Amino acid sequence: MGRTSTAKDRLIDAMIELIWAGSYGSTSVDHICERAGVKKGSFYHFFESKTELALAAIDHGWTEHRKELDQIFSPVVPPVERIMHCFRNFRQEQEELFEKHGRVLGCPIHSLGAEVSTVDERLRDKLQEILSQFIRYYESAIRDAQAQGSIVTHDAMALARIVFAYSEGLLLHARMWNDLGRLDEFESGAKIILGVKG
Amino acid sequence: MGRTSTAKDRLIDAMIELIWAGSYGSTSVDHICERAGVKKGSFYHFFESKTELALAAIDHGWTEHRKELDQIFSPVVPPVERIMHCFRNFRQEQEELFEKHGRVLGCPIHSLGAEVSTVDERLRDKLQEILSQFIRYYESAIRDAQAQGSIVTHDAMALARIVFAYSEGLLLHARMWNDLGRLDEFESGAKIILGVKG
DNA sequence: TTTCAAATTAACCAACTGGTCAACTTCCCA
DNA sequence: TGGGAAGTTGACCAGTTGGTTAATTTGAAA
Repeated sequence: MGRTSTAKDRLIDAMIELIWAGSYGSTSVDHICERAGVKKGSFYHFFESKTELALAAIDHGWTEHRKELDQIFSPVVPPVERIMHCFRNFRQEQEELFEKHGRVLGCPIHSLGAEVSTVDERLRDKLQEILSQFIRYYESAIRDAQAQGSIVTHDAMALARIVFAYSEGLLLHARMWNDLGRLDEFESGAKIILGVKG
Repeated sequence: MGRTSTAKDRLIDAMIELIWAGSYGSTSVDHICERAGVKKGSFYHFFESKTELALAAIDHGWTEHRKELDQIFSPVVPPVERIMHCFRNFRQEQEELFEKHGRVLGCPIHSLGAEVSTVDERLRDKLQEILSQFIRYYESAIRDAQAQGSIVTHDAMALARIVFAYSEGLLLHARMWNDLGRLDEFESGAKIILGVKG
């Protein structure tokens, strides 16, 4: 069976960190290897290319994040509360990243998507897929909220897209201004969009 | 006085096109020079560095765009109509880019900001400044709309930020999905956010 | 204890990166 | 018309890029 190794995981972790903190273009294979404590030969033993590692890293990050989202958007929780909890979670995550990196990093899927979607179609397809899945959390929460009459009755899909675009825009601004405070208006903004009653 | 040249402008135009169509990281000095039909020596005759050209290109692009915005957001036009007109203008601009590049390119300030804001602080500052200026168009239109009672009466600044974040999110999705259709919901989305009456 | 698949390593590669420079050409203006 | 400021050129640089290779070391399992 040969020997075992954690190098693959270390490479994935390093890739996620470096892309998130910087960008895809600013993240070189050498940087990744250095951060992971892995020699370049080993890199190419585990991954065919830089793109391939990025794909694996995105997959891994999303799989982890989905676990949290599945809890936050549990049908047991009141629907509007799900969305608010999600936003509070965003903020908390960004706070942790800020403590670690000294910077607000925003949403990596979004930032990466803006950068590579016209350049690398395999990455673009993967990011598309993740965003499509993400929006479904909002969609079903919104539908549930509408069913119980606690928000406005527009097309649920349309509302979900607005909330989603809004949250991504806000995260980008927080990144650009390196300002956690920008995330404070998350909940009040969502309430305005959704016309939350009471 | 020496001879004159259009090389500087050609470099700026090439930079804007290449960044918009791809990314900052994917745009090399060699590519820019080739596109502009300028030798590298000339490049560094006109600009101290790649960053400096990017700065000049962003400045130039924004100066041009402001001319349009000043017309669209003229106080003569009914305030809600200003915002709708702005969105229709976005869509039309993206259509033209699509015909030229075969791709929806989205907002270059936004895409560039997502990519470089943790990496190049001079670019980040410039992009911040532009976005700050942009949001003021929405803000004053919203205030005017509120004064004439045609939209909901929330804090104008907060509403402007929501509309702004929303529009940027939508433009990014259009870029990622290479789909002009995503921009169709611009106006209806803005009406939902702003609670447009009638 | 042997075996051999799997992991590691360092040296290597060509192409490309942003940037420099000194020589040369152009052509505006006095 | 000629002087000189401004623009052009191509050769050059050291460092970095993503990626390759063959030899070597390791350790899980038979």
